[in-house]
Amino acid sequence: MSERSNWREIRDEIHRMIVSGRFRPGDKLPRDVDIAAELHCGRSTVQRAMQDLAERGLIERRRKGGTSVRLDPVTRAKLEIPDTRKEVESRGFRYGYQLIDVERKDPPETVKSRLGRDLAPMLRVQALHLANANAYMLEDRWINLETAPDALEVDFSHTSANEWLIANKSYDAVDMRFYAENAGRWRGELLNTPPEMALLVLERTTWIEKRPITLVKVSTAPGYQLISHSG
Amino acid sequence: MSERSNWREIRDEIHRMIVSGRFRPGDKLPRDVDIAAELHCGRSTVQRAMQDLAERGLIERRRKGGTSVRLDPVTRAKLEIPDTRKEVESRGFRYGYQLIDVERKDPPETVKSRLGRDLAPMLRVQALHLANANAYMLEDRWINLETAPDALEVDFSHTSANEWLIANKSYDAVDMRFYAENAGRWRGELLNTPPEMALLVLERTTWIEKRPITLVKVSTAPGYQLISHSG
DNA sequence: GAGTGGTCTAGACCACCAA
DNA sequence: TGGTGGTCTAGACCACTCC
Repeated sequence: MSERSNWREIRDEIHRMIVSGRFRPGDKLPRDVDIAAELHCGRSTVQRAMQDLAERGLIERRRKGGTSVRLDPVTRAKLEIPDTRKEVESRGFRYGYQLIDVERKDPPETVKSRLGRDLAPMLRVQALHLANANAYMLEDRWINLETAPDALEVDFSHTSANEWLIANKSYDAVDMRFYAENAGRWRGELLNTPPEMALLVLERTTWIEKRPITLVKVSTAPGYQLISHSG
Repeated sequence: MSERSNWREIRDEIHRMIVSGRFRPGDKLPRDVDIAAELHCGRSTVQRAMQDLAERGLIERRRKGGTSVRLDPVTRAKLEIPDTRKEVESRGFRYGYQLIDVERKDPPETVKSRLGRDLAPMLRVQALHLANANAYMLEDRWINLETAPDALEVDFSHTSANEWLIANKSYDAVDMRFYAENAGRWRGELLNTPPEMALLVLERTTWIEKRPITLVKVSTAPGYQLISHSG
Protein backbone atom coordinates (compact mmCIF):
# COMPACT_ATOMS: atom_id res chain seq x y z
CA MET A 1 0.00 0.00 0.00
CA SER A 2 0.92 3.66 -0.31
CA GLU A 3 3.03 3.08 -3.42
CA ARG A 4 2.64 5.74 -6.11
CA SER A 5 2.04 3.70 -9.20
CA ASN A 6 0.41 3.66 -12.55
CA TRP A 7 0.45 0.76 -14.96
CA ARG A 8 3.47 2.08 -16.83
CA GLU A 9 5.56 2.00 -13.68
CA ILE A 10 4.37 -1.52 -12.98
CA ARG A 11 5.30 -2.43 -16.55
CA ASP A 12 8.77 -1.01 -16.14
CA GLU A 13 9.15 -2.81 -12.82
CA ILE A 14 8.31 -6.16 -14.45
CA HIS A 15 10.61 -5.29 -17.34
CA ARG A 16 13.37 -4.66 -14.82
CA MET A 17 12.75 -8.07 -13.21
CA ILE A 18 13.45 -9.65 -16.57
CA VAL A 19 16.37 -7.49 -17.59
CA SER A 20 18.04 -7.88 -14.22
CA GLY A 21 18.32 -11.60 -14.81
CA ARG A 22 15.80 -12.70 -12.20
CA PHE A 23 13.86 -14.25 -15.07
CA ARG A 24 15.74 -15.43 -18.12
CA PRO A 25 14.52 -16.19 -21.66
CA GLY A 26 12.23 -19.21 -21.46
CA ASP A 27 11.51 -18.79 -17.74
CA LYS A 28 7.98 -18.67 -16.44
CA LEU A 29 6.85 -15.60 -14.55
CA PRO A 30 4.58 -15.77 -11.49
CA ARG A 31 0.82 -15.54 -11.98
CA ASP A 32 -0.63 -12.07 -12.40
CA VAL A 33 -2.18 -12.32 -8.94
CA ASP A 34 1.16 -12.97 -7.31
CA ILE A 35 2.91 -10.19 -9.19
CA ALA A 36 0.10 -7.90 -8.08
CA ALA A 37 0.61 -8.90 -4.47
CA GLU A 38 4.38 -8.41 -4.72
CA LEU A 39 4.04 -4.96 -6.27
CA HIS A 40 1.12 -3.90 -4.10
CA CYS A 41 -1.36 -3.22 -6.86
CA GLY A 42 -4.50 -4.70 -8.35
CA ARG A 43 -4.54 -7.53 -10.85
CA SER A 44 -5.98 -5.33 -13.60
CA THR A 45 -2.96 -3.08 -13.35
CA VAL A 46 -0.62 -6.03 -13.82
CA GLN A 47 -2.82 -7.21 -16.68
CA ARG A 48 -2.49 -3.85 -18.45
CA ALA A 49 1.27 -3.86 -17.95
CA MET A 50 1.61 -7.43 -19.21
CA GLN A 51 -0.49 -6.65 -22.26
CA ASP A 52 1.96 -3.92 -23.17
CA LEU A 53 5.02 -6.12 -22.68
CA ALA A 54 3.41 -8.86 -24.76
CA GLU A 55 2.65 -6.35 -27.51
CA ARG A 56 6.32 -5.39 -27.54
CA GLY A 57 7.28 -9.01 -28.04
CA LEU A 58 9.13 -9.40 -24.74
CA ILE A 59 6.87 -11.97 -23.13
CA GLU A 60 4.40 -14.62 -24.19
CA ARG A 61 1.11 -15.22 -22.44
CA ARG A 62 -1.16 -18.22 -22.65
CA ARG A 63 -4.26 -19.02 -20.71
CA LYS A 64 -3.54 -21.75 -18.24
CA GLY A 65 0.01 -21.86 -19.57
CA GLY A 66 1.01 -18.71 -17.76
CA THR A 67 3.43 -15.97 -18.75
CA SER A 68 6.98 -16.61 -19.92
CA VAL A 69 9.91 -14.62 -21.23
CA ARG A 70 10.16 -15.10 -24.99
CA LEU A 71 13.11 -17.13 -26.24
CA ASP A 72 13.07 -15.32 -29.56
CA PRO A 73 12.28 -11.74 -28.65
CA VAL A 74 10.99 -10.22 -31.86
CA THR A 75 12.23 -6.71 -32.30
CA ARG A 76 9.30 -4.48 -33.07
CA ALA A 77 10.18 -1.13 -34.55
CA LYS A 78 7.63 1.63 -34.61
CA LEU A 79 8.05 4.12 -37.40
CA GLU A 80 6.27 7.42 -37.72
CA ILE A 81 5.73 8.56 -41.27
CA PRO A 82 4.60 12.16 -40.97
CA ASP A 83 3.09 14.31 -43.66
CA THR A 84 5.97 15.41 -45.89
CA ARG A 85 5.30 19.11 -45.42
CA LYS A 86 5.42 18.73 -41.64
CA GLU A 87 8.56 16.63 -41.85
CA VAL A 88 10.40 19.19 -43.95
CA GLU A 89 9.30 22.09 -41.79
CA SER A 90 10.15 20.33 -38.55
CA ARG A 91 13.71 20.00 -39.82
CA GLY A 92 13.84 23.72 -40.23
CA PHE A 93 13.59 23.87 -44.02
CA ARG A 94 11.16 25.70 -46.23
CA TYR A 95 8.75 23.29 -47.87
CA GLY A 96 8.18 23.38 -51.60
CA TYR A 97 5.95 21.39 -53.92
CA GLN A 98 6.18 20.95 -57.66
CA LEU A 99 3.74 19.02 -59.81
CA ILE A 100 5.35 17.00 -62.58
CA ASP A 101 2.45 15.32 -64.31
CA VAL A 102 -1.18 14.23 -63.96
CA GLU A 103 -2.71 11.72 -66.34
CA ARG A 104 -5.59 9.29 -66.50
CA LYS A 105 -4.08 5.96 -67.37
CA ASP A 106 -4.28 2.22 -67.16
CA PRO A 107 -1.89 1.10 -64.44
CA PRO A 108 1.06 -1.20 -65.21
CA GLU A 109 1.32 -4.75 -63.90
CA THR A 110 3.49 -3.76 -60.95
CA VAL A 111 0.71 -1.52 -59.68
CA LYS A 112 -2.07 -4.02 -60.37
CA SER A 113 -0.22 -6.69 -58.44
CA ARG A 114 -0.38 -4.52 -55.32
CA LEU A 115 -3.98 -3.40 -55.65
CA GLY A 116 -5.80 -6.28 -57.30
CA ARG A 117 -6.43 -7.13 -60.92
CA ASP A 118 -9.84 -5.64 -61.68
CA LEU A 119 -9.16 -1.94 -61.70
CA ALA A 120 -10.70 0.74 -63.83
CA PRO A 121 -8.33 3.36 -65.25
CA MET A 122 -6.65 5.30 -62.50
CA LEU A 123 -5.27 8.78 -61.97
CA ARG A 124 -1.51 9.03 -61.88
CA VAL A 125 0.04 12.01 -60.12
CA GLN A 126 3.78 12.59 -60.10
CA ALA A 127 5.25 15.36 -57.99
CA LEU A 128 8.38 16.55 -56.30
CA HIS A 129 8.69 17.63 -52.68
CA LEU A 130 11.37 20.19 -51.95
CA ALA A 131 13.30 21.29 -48.89
CA ASN A 132 14.82 24.76 -49.32
CA ALA A 133 14.44 24.36 -53.10
CA ASN A 134 16.39 21.08 -53.05
CA ALA A 135 14.72 17.87 -54.14
CA TYR A 136 13.63 15.92 -51.07
CA MET A 137 11.24 13.25 -52.27
CA LEU A 138 9.85 12.13 -55.58
CA GLU A 139 6.27 10.93 -55.40
CA ASP A 140 4.69 8.58 -57.93
CA ARG A 141 1.04 8.10 -56.99
CA TRP A 142 -1.86 6.11 -58.40
CA ILE A 143 -5.35 7.06 -57.28
CA ASN A 144 -8.25 4.64 -57.66
CA LEU A 145 -11.07 6.50 -59.42
CA GLU A 146 -13.58 4.02 -58.09
CA THR A 147 -13.07 4.93 -54.45
CA ALA A 148 -11.96 8.51 -55.13
CA PRO A 149 -13.76 9.71 -58.29
CA ASP A 150 -13.69 13.34 -57.16
CA ALA A 151 -9.90 13.34 -57.53
CA LEU A 152 -10.53 14.16 -61.18
CA GLU A 153 -11.82 17.61 -60.26
CA VAL A 154 -8.90 18.55 -58.05
CA ASP A 155 -6.14 20.86 -59.21
CA PHE A 156 -2.93 19.23 -58.04
CA SER A 157 -0.63 21.99 -59.22
CA HIS A 158 -0.65 23.68 -55.84
CA THR A 159 -2.27 21.18 -53.50
CA SER A 160 -0.34 17.95 -53.05
CA ALA A 161 -2.32 14.77 -53.60
CA ASN A 162 -1.35 13.65 -50.14
CA GLU A 163 -2.86 16.66 -48.43
CA TRP A 164 -6.07 16.38 -50.43
CA LEU A 165 -6.42 12.70 -49.67
CA ILE A 166 -5.79 13.15 -45.96
CA ALA A 167 -8.49 15.75 -45.70
CA ASN A 168 -11.03 13.97 -47.88
CA LYS A 169 -10.48 10.24 -47.98
CA SER A 170 -10.44 8.28 -44.75
CA TYR A 171 -8.92 4.84 -44.83
CA ASP A 172 -9.18 1.88 -42.53
CA ALA A 173 -6.02 -0.03 -43.44
CA VAL A 174 -2.48 0.72 -44.61
CA ASP A 175 0.25 -1.42 -46.11
CA MET A 176 3.81 -0.24 -46.22
CA ARG A 177 7.04 -1.60 -47.60
CA PHE A 178 10.59 -0.28 -47.69
CA TYR A 179 13.38 -1.21 -50.04
CA ALA A 180 16.44 0.12 -51.84
CA GLU A 181 16.65 0.92 -55.54
CA ASN A 182 19.18 2.52 -57.85
CA ALA A 183 18.04 5.95 -58.98
CA GLY A 184 18.28 5.44 -62.73
CA ARG A 185 18.43 8.27 -65.22
CA TRP A 186 14.92 9.69 -64.81
CA ARG A 187 14.95 9.88 -61.02
CA GLY A 188 18.61 10.83 -61.00
CA GLU A 189 17.88 13.99 -62.95
CA LEU A 190 14.90 14.95 -60.80
CA LEU A 191 16.69 14.27 -57.54
CA ASN A 192 19.94 15.72 -58.80
CA THR A 193 22.04 12.64 -58.23
CA PRO A 194 23.95 10.10 -60.36
CA PRO A 195 21.87 7.25 -61.82
CA GLU A 196 23.72 4.56 -59.88
CA MET A 197 22.97 6.20 -56.51
CA ALA A 198 21.13 3.98 -54.00
CA LEU A 199 17.82 5.43 -52.89
CA LEU A 200 15.51 4.42 -50.06
CA VAL A 201 12.02 3.83 -51.45
CA LEU A 202 8.79 3.74 -49.45
CA GLU A 203 5.59 2.28 -50.84
CA ARG A 204 2.28 2.90 -49.13
CA THR A 205 -1.17 1.62 -50.03
CA THR A 206 -4.31 2.77 -48.24
CA TRP A 207 -7.58 0.87 -48.23
CA ILE A 208 -11.21 1.45 -47.39
CA GLU A 209 -13.35 -1.62 -46.79
CA LYS A 210 -10.81 -3.81 -48.61
CA ARG A 211 -10.86 -1.59 -51.71
CA PRO A 212 -7.71 0.38 -52.57
CA ILE A 213 -7.75 4.15 -52.47
CA THR A 214 -4.22 5.02 -53.45
CA LEU A 215 -0.78 3.53 -53.93
CA VAL A 216 2.16 5.86 -53.58
CA LYS A 217 5.80 5.12 -54.24
CA VAL A 218 8.10 7.67 -52.68
CA SER A 219 11.75 7.83 -53.72
CA THR A 220 13.77 9.71 -51.14
CA ALA A 221 16.79 11.86 -51.84
CA PRO A 222 20.24 10.33 -51.15
CA GLY A 223 21.08 10.06 -47.47
CA TYR A 224 17.52 9.77 -46.29
CA GLN A 225 17.10 7.62 -43.19
CA LEU A 226 14.10 6.19 -41.44
CA ILE A 227 14.59 6.22 -37.69
CA SER A 228 12.50 4.15 -35.36
CA HIS A 229 11.02 5.25 -32.11
CA SER A 230 12.92 3.61 -29.31
CA GLY A 231 10.90 0.88 -27.67
CA MET B 1 -27.77 -4.27 -23.87
CA SER B 2 -27.08 -7.88 -24.85
CA GLU B 3 -24.39 -6.85 -27.33
CA ARG B 4 -21.45 -9.24 -27.50
CA SER B 5 -18.51 -6.86 -27.28
CA ASN B 6 -14.95 -6.58 -26.26
CA TRP B 7 -12.88 -3.43 -26.39
CA ARG B 8 -11.53 -4.25 -29.85
CA GLU B 9 -15.01 -4.33 -31.31
CA ILE B 10 -15.80 -1.03 -29.62
CA ARG B 11 -12.58 0.38 -31.06
CA ASP B 12 -13.52 -0.74 -34.55
CA GLU B 13 -17.00 0.70 -34.12
CA ILE B 14 -15.56 4.10 -33.20
CA HIS B 15 -13.10 3.79 -36.06
CA ARG B 16 -16.03 3.16 -38.39
CA MET B 17 -17.80 6.27 -37.10
CA ILE B 18 -14.80 8.30 -38.20
CA VAL B 19 -14.17 6.55 -41.51
CA SER B 20 -17.83 6.72 -42.48
CA GLY B 21 -17.65 10.48 -42.42
CA ARG B 22 -19.81 11.02 -39.35
CA PHE B 23 -16.78 12.71 -37.81
CA ARG B 24 -14.27 14.39 -40.07
CA PRO B 25 -10.65 15.43 -39.43
CA GLY B 26 -10.69 18.18 -36.82
CA ASP B 27 -14.13 17.27 -35.47
CA LYS B 28 -14.71 16.69 -31.80
CA LEU B 29 -16.06 13.32 -30.69
CA PRO B 30 -18.62 12.94 -27.91
CA ARG B 31 -17.43 12.39 -24.36
CA ASP B 32 -16.41 8.86 -23.43
CA VAL B 33 -19.50 8.57 -21.24
CA ASP B 34 -21.80 9.36 -24.15
CA ILE B 35 -20.04 6.97 -26.51
CA ALA B 36 -20.36 4.32 -23.83
CA ALA B 37 -24.10 4.92 -23.57
CA GLU B 38 -24.52 4.84 -27.34
CA LEU B 39 -22.61 1.58 -27.69
CA HIS B 40 -24.07 -0.01 -24.57
CA CYS B 41 -20.84 -0.59 -22.72
CA GLY B 42 -18.93 0.75 -19.75
CA ARG B 43 -16.75 3.83 -19.86
CA SER B 44 -13.57 1.82 -19.19
CA THR B 45 -14.18 -0.15 -22.35
CA VAL B 46 -14.45 3.05 -24.38
CA GLN B 47 -11.35 4.32 -22.61
CA ARG B 48 -9.36 1.24 -23.64
CA ALA B 49 -10.58 1.54 -27.22
CA MET B 50 -9.76 5.26 -27.38
CA GLN B 51 -6.30 4.63 -25.96
CA ASP B 52 -5.61 2.27 -28.84
CA LEU B 53 -6.89 4.68 -31.47
CA ALA B 54 -4.79 7.46 -29.97
CA GLU B 55 -1.72 5.22 -30.03
CA ARG B 56 -2.31 4.62 -33.71
CA GLY B 57 -2.35 8.35 -34.36
CA LEU B 58 -5.97 8.54 -35.50
CA ILE B 59 -7.34 10.69 -32.70
CA GLU B 60 -6.08 13.19 -30.17
CA ARG B 61 -7.20 13.27 -26.58
CA ARG B 62 -6.85 16.03 -24.03
CA ARG B 63 -8.23 16.28 -20.54
CA LYS B 64 -11.01 18.78 -20.45
CA GLY B 65 -10.42 19.39 -24.15
CA GLY B 66 -12.09 16.18 -25.20
CA THR B 67 -11.33 13.83 -28.07
CA SER B 68 -10.94 14.94 -31.68
CA VAL B 69 -10.02 13.39 -35.01
CA ARG B 70 -6.45 14.31 -35.91
CA LEU B 71 -5.98 16.72 -38.79
CA ASP B 72 -2.59 15.28 -39.58
CA PRO B 73 -2.97 11.57 -39.07
CA VAL B 74 0.55 10.30 -38.59
CA THR B 75 1.06 6.97 -40.28
CA ARG B 76 2.58 4.60 -37.78
CA ALA B 77 4.15 1.52 -39.28
CA LYS B 78 4.95 -1.42 -37.09
CA LEU B 79 7.81 -3.55 -38.30
CA GLU B 80 8.75 -6.94 -36.97
CA ILE B 81 12.42 -7.75 -37.23
CA PRO B 82 12.67 -11.43 -36.48
CA ASP B 83 15.75 -13.43 -35.70
CA THR B 84 17.50 -14.04 -39.03
CA ARG B 85 17.50 -17.81 -38.68
CA LYS B 86 13.74 -17.83 -38.07
CA GLU B 87 13.14 -15.46 -40.96
CA VAL B 88 15.08 -17.61 -43.41
CA GLU B 89 13.45 -20.82 -42.24
CA SER B 90 9.95 -19.35 -42.31
CA ARG B 91 10.49 -18.58 -45.99
CA GLY B 92 11.19 -22.22 -46.58
CA PHE B 93 14.96 -21.97 -47.03
CA ARG B 94 17.74 -23.74 -45.23
CA TYR B 95 19.61 -21.40 -42.92
CA GLY B 96 23.36 -21.14 -43.05
CA TYR B 97 25.89 -19.12 -41.08
CA GLN B 98 29.44 -18.27 -41.94
CA LEU B 99 31.86 -16.33 -39.77
CA ILE B 100 34.08 -13.90 -41.63
CA ASP B 101 36.17 -12.30 -38.94
CA VAL B 102 36.44 -11.57 -35.22
CA GLU B 103 38.83 -8.97 -33.88
CA ARG B 104 39.35 -6.81 -30.84
CA LYS B 105 39.62 -3.29 -32.13
CA ASP B 106 39.13 0.39 -31.50
CA PRO B 107 35.90 1.42 -33.23
CA PRO B 108 35.87 4.04 -36.00
CA GLU B 109 34.24 7.44 -35.63
CA THR B 110 31.01 6.34 -37.31
CA VAL B 111 30.50 3.74 -34.59
CA LYS B 112 31.51 6.03 -31.77
CA SER B 113 29.03 8.64 -32.93
CA ARG B 114 26.22 6.15 -32.43
CA LEU B 115 27.32 4.77 -29.08
CA GLY B 116 29.05 7.62 -27.30
CA ARG B 117 32.63 8.79 -27.25
CA ASP B 118 34.15 7.10 -24.22
CA LEU B 119 34.35 3.50 -25.31
CA ALA B 120 36.95 0.92 -24.48
CA PRO B 121 38.11 -1.30 -27.33
CA MET B 122 35.26 -3.37 -28.67
CA LEU B 123 34.80 -6.73 -30.27
CA ARG B 124 34.00 -6.66 -33.96
CA VAL B 125 32.24 -9.67 -35.46
CA GLN B 126 31.57 -9.93 -39.18
CA ALA B 127 29.46 -12.77 -40.52
CA LEU B 128 27.31 -13.86 -43.40
CA HIS B 129 23.81 -15.29 -43.15
CA LEU B 130 22.81 -17.69 -45.91
CA ALA B 131 19.55 -18.93 -47.36
CA ASN B 132 20.00 -22.18 -49.28
CA ALA B 133 23.71 -21.41 -49.55
CA ASN B 134 23.01 -18.00 -51.11
CA ALA B 135 24.11 -14.86 -49.33
CA TYR B 136 21.14 -13.34 -47.50
CA MET B 137 22.53 -10.78 -45.10
CA LEU B 138 25.93 -9.44 -44.22
CA GLU B 139 26.33 -8.56 -40.56
CA ASP B 140 28.91 -6.11 -39.23
CA ARG B 141 28.67 -6.05 -35.47
CA TRP B 142 30.43 -4.18 -32.67
CA ILE B 143 30.08 -5.53 -29.14
CA ASN B 144 30.80 -3.35 -26.13
CA LEU B 145 33.23 -5.24 -23.89
CA GLU B 146 32.22 -3.14 -20.93
CA THR B 147 28.64 -4.39 -20.85
CA ALA B 148 29.40 -7.78 -22.43
CA PRO B 149 32.94 -8.76 -21.40
CA ASP B 150 32.14 -12.47 -21.63
CA ALA B 151 31.75 -12.12 -25.40
CA LEU B 152 35.53 -12.60 -25.55
CA GLU B 153 35.18 -16.21 -24.47
CA VAL B 154 32.53 -17.14 -27.02
CA ASP B 155 33.35 -19.07 -30.18
CA PHE B 156 31.43 -17.30 -32.92
CA SER B 157 32.40 -19.73 -35.69
CA HIS B 158 29.23 -21.74 -35.23
CA THR B 159 27.05 -19.65 -32.95
CA SER B 160 25.95 -16.34 -34.42
CA ALA B 161 26.60 -13.31 -32.25
CA ASN B 162 22.93 -12.47 -32.45
CA GLU B 163 21.83 -15.77 -30.96
CA TRP B 164 24.37 -15.56 -28.18
CA LEU B 165 23.39 -12.01 -27.30
CA ILE B 166 19.68 -12.80 -27.28
CA ALA B 167 20.17 -15.64 -24.86
CA ASN B 168 22.63 -13.87 -22.59
CA LYS B 169 22.30 -10.11 -22.76
CA SER B 170 18.95 -8.52 -22.00
CA TYR B 171 18.41 -4.97 -23.13
CA ASP B 172 15.95 -2.30 -22.17
CA ALA B 173 16.06 -0.04 -25.22
CA VAL B 174 16.60 -0.36 -28.96
CA ASP B 175 17.35 2.16 -31.68
CA MET B 176 16.88 1.30 -35.31
CA ARG B 177 17.48 3.08 -38.57
CA PHE B 178 16.99 2.09 -42.20
CA TYR B 179 18.66 3.48 -45.27
CA ALA B 180 19.96 2.62 -48.72
CA GLU B 181 23.59 2.25 -49.69
CA ASN B 182 25.51 1.11 -52.75
CA ALA B 183 27.12 -2.27 -52.22
CA GLY B 184 30.68 -1.34 -53.11
CA ARG B 185 33.36 -3.88 -53.98
CA TRP B 186 33.74 -5.61 -50.62
CA ARG B 187 30.06 -6.20 -49.98
CA GLY B 188 29.41 -6.84 -53.65
CA GLU B 189 31.73 -9.80 -53.63
CA LEU B 190 30.31 -11.24 -50.43
CA LEU B 191 26.70 -10.76 -51.49
CA ASN B 192 27.43 -11.81 -55.07
CA THR B 193 26.21 -8.60 -56.69
CA PRO B 194 27.70 -5.70 -58.70
CA PRO B 195 29.28 -2.92 -56.63
CA GLU B 196 26.78 -0.30 -57.80
CA MET B 197 23.78 -2.34 -56.59
CA ALA B 198 21.48 -0.56 -54.12
CA LEU B 199 21.16 -2.38 -50.81
CA LEU B 200 18.77 -1.88 -47.93
CA VAL B 201 20.73 -1.45 -44.72
CA LEU B 202 19.41 -1.86 -41.17
CA GLU B 203 21.25 -0.56 -38.14
CA ARG B 204 20.29 -1.63 -34.67
CA THR B 205 21.71 -0.55 -31.33
CA THR B 206 20.68 -2.16 -28.06
CA TRP B 207 21.14 -0.56 -24.66
CA ILE B 208 21.05 -1.53 -21.02
CA GLU B 209 20.60 1.26 -18.49
CA LYS B 210 21.70 3.83 -21.09
CA ARG B 211 24.92 1.96 -21.84
CA PRO B 212 25.35 0.39 -25.27
CA ILE B 213 25.58 -3.37 -25.61
CA THR B 214 25.94 -3.82 -29.33
CA LEU B 215 25.63 -2.01 -32.63
CA VAL B 216 24.91 -4.11 -35.68
CA LYS B 217 24.79 -2.99 -39.28
CA VAL B 218 23.04 -5.48 -41.51
CA SER B 219 23.36 -5.20 -45.29
CA THR B 220 20.63 -7.18 -46.99
CA ALA B 221 20.90 -8.96 -50.30
CA PRO B 222 19.44 -7.22 -53.38
CA GLY B 223 15.64 -7.24 -53.53
CA TYR B 224 15.15 -7.42 -49.78
CA GLN B 225 12.01 -5.64 -48.57
CA LEU B 226 10.76 -4.66 -45.16
CA ILE B 227 7.01 -5.05 -44.95
CA SER B 228 4.94 -3.41 -42.25
CA HIS B 229 2.13 -4.94 -40.30
CA SER B 230 -1.12 -3.50 -41.52
CA GLY B 231 -2.64 -1.09 -39.05
C1' DG C 1 -13.54 26.22 -10.95
C1' DA C 2 -15.45 22.66 -13.51
C1' DG C 3 -15.37 19.27 -17.07
C1' DT C 4 -12.85 15.96 -19.37
C1' DG C 5 -9.72 12.07 -19.85
C1' DG C 6 -6.44 8.72 -17.05
C1' DT C 7 -6.04 5.35 -13.80
C1' DC C 8 -6.96 2.13 -9.93
C1' DT C 9 -9.63 -1.32 -7.61
C1' DA C 10 -12.50 -5.30 -6.46
C1' DG C 11 -15.32 -8.52 -8.08
C1' DA C 12 -17.31 -11.09 -11.53
C1' DC C 13 -17.57 -13.98 -15.45
C1' DC C 14 -15.72 -15.96 -19.71
C1' DA C 15 -12.30 -18.49 -22.89
C1' DC C 16 -8.78 -21.15 -23.54
C1' DC C 17 -5.83 -24.98 -22.92
C1' DA C 18 -2.36 -27.70 -20.30
C1' DA C 19 -2.33 -31.22 -16.92
C1' DT D 1 -11.54 -30.05 -15.60
C1' DG D 2 -9.12 -26.80 -13.06
C1' DG D 3 -6.05 -22.94 -13.45
C1' DT D 4 -4.64 -19.16 -15.95
C1' DG D 5 -5.12 -15.03 -18.66
C1' DG D 6 -8.77 -11.73 -20.96
C1' DT D 7 -12.34 -8.73 -20.38
C1' DC D 8 -16.24 -6.03 -18.44
C1' DT D 9 -18.31 -3.13 -15.00
C1' DA D 10 -19.27 0.38 -11.53
C1' DG D 11 -17.46 3.48 -8.68
C1' DA D 12 -13.93 6.20 -7.06
C1' DC D 13 -10.34 9.49 -7.22
C1' DC D 14 -6.70 12.08 -9.59
C1' DA D 15 -4.55 15.23 -13.24
C1' DC D 16 -4.80 18.21 -16.52
C1' DT D 17 -6.46 22.25 -18.90
C1' DC D 18 -9.94 24.95 -20.97
C1' DC D 19 -13.22 28.45 -19.85
